[in-house]
Amino acid sequence: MVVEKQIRDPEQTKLRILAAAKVEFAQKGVGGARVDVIATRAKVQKRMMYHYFGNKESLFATVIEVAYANFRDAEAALEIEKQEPVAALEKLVAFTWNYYLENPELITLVNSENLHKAKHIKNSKALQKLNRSFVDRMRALLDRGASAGIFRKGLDPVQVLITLSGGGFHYLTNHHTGEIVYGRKLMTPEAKAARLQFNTETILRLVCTTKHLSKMEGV
Amino acid sequence: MVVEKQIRDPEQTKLRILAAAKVEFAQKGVGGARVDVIATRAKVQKRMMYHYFGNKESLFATVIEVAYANFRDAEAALEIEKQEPVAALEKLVAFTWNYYLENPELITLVNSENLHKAKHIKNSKALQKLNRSFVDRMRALLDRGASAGIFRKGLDPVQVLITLSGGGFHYLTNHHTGEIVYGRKLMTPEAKAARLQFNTETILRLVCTTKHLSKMEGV
DNA sequence: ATCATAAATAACTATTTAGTTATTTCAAGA
DNA sequence: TCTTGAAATAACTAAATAGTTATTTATGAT
Repeated sequence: MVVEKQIRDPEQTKLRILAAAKVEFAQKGVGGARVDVIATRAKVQKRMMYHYFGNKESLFATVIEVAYANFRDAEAALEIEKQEPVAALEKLVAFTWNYYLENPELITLVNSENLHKAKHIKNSKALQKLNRSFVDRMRALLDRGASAGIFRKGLDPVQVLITLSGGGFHYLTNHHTGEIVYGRKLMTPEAKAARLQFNTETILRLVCTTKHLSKMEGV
Repeated sequence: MVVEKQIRDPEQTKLRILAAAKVEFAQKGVGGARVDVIATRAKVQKRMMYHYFGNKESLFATVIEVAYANFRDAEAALEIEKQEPVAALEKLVAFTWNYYLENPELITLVNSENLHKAKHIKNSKALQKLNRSFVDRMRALLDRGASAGIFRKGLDPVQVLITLSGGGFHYLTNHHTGEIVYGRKLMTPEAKAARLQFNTETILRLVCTTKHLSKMEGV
């Protein structure tokens, strides 16, 4: 019998477990996910998962924390503060939408975390810090737009952010039931393009002064 | 040993199973829900669940179908077609929001169903019919508003409905992670009132013509 | 070279869990 | 009153599942 030489690479092993876990948790939820499936997919002994992550719940906690952190990092890299207000807002709406589309696991992971009342990320200082600056960036953008007379004054950045992300998140996370409820395909390229446009329009009409809206014919 | 006299009431038994299942599925998802827990909570022999509903998945299918049907029935009972357009829209936004608040299971059940790619309701003719008229009511409302010169022309009723429901659904379903992300309580009475107002405003600014918006100072 | 430590492998187990088999009991209609 | 089918009870099981125990093996520091 030929015995393969054992190769050791703890970092790679951890990454493979995390990648497999992300997919499994996203597909089945915390309750439905199977530790054995994760190990098999990661091509790793199940024991290694317990070695590096403790247990199934802690593994999930790490998966969701990494997923969130990646998302915020990508958003911060946009540097919307360097663009004029309307362009910055359009860019942020499009980025958020596209990120959800390109990282479909994020949405179902977040849903799972909410089913568990966010207990896995509740004490993460790292995430709290990341998110703080995320809200601050929107506040700064709204202030900048208001000073320029383009945006309405006194808008709550948190409300705007929730509506902005919700326009994409809600559409995507519920697209399976949505297709039945609305009797229409929602994930064709045309449907996706239409949704992005509609959501951009929604946010601009929400944020811009009526005076400025009247000027923008197309919208 | 005292043996209670067996009481038979198939309708009540089914209802008790459904009620317990709704709570358990909503709390834990399909994968996390436990058949034994449902039976215990329903004060019913587990065997009866299999007798009346076949298996765990079919039970979930019945739960989600009933939940959806109740929601649409309540919405249809609003009779928004009897109100003037702006009032009708405001009423619909408020109704949707309050229904989600008062029926918190609905949201998590819908999320679970989407995790399973809507396979449980995919073939339900009853739901398809209910939902058809739901979209038709919004289309009629938008047409009515456009004819009166209050609403913009050519709005897609499906996009409006998704944004309208999403403004509440997204906020509520993700409020646990949201409180961490946005560093703020989201479920206090004040926060809930603020969200309803913001969402109403969002929908009105989206749907009304800029001309009409300029007239409505408060909004 | 060897030693200590962490990485990886292999086999196992105590519970949990969805679903069954077997039996009893009620209640409505003939 | 008797009969019969459905409703309810009780006890069981095979498979699945998270997590463990025990052992071997690679590798970097001395």
